[in-house]
Amino acid sequence: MPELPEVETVVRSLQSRINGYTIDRIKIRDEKLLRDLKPDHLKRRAEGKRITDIRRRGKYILLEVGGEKLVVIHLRMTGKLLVLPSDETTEYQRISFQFQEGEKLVLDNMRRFGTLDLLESEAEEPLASLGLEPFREEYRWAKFRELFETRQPLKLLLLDQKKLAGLGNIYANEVLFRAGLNPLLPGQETNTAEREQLFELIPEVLTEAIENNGTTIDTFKDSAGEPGSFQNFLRVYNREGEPCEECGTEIVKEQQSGRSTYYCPDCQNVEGGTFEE
DNA sequence: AAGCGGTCCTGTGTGC
DNA sequence: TGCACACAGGACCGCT
Repeated sequence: MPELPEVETVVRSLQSRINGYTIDRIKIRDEKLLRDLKPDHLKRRAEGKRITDIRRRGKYILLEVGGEKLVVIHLRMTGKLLVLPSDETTEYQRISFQFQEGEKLVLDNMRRFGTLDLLESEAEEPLASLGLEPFREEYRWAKFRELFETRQPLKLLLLDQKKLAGLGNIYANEVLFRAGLNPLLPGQETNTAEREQLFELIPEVLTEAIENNGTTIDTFKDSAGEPGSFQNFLRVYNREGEPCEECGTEIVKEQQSGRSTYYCPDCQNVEGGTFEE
């Protein structure tokens, strides 16, 4: 479910709703999401503390607690963070934070892939090894162009969080369509112009998606339970067999490393870097 | 050493 | 209708 735009949407909705709230009690229904973290440890370090900031790094949500500790949440495929009245709950509530102010934050996750960690800083794993962050100062052409020095196919390269933080399957497909590049093309076979195209397009597509509050294919909701609308602007993802909006050719779906890749065989040919009329 | 495939979960949609 | 199987926004782990 959530890629950078969806996570950003959740973070923004949390900022306006729970920033400054004080955590009264943490309830853990499913310890699996905590992995090695002991429930008591989490409670001891976070209960009674204020949420002093809410940020995003890649697809991770960072709750700053008491001005220092970070509760780091990853939603994986089906996770949601919902702000609900204290007396409400959801079918897949795994962990909840009850606030003194009278609402609660629910980590809801149907498939139990999500995670919650407690860190001292962003310098710790798993945040430490994340790659370039598209809207940060560090996102520079000099670094970006180097990411392509690999035999990895373009789409897998874009999905690699150690290279670039935030893209998932939907946006990797969409960015490659807009760039007119074949998802199967090895990174090292792209030229400078093509890399430049991607450098520009990635923040552009992500910005559009954020402006639309993300993409809701099935389950994605922000913290108020509102879906996004960028699914209405997808050009290839989830559109197998439909005509390409540029040329009318049927969109193709193909497995790449076990994940679905969608592309227009005509607009995204191996040599082609740009659309032709 | 990079890069691929399997695995973790649970629900939904499809085809027989 | 019922059952089996494929597939789903992600990322870690282990093998080659």
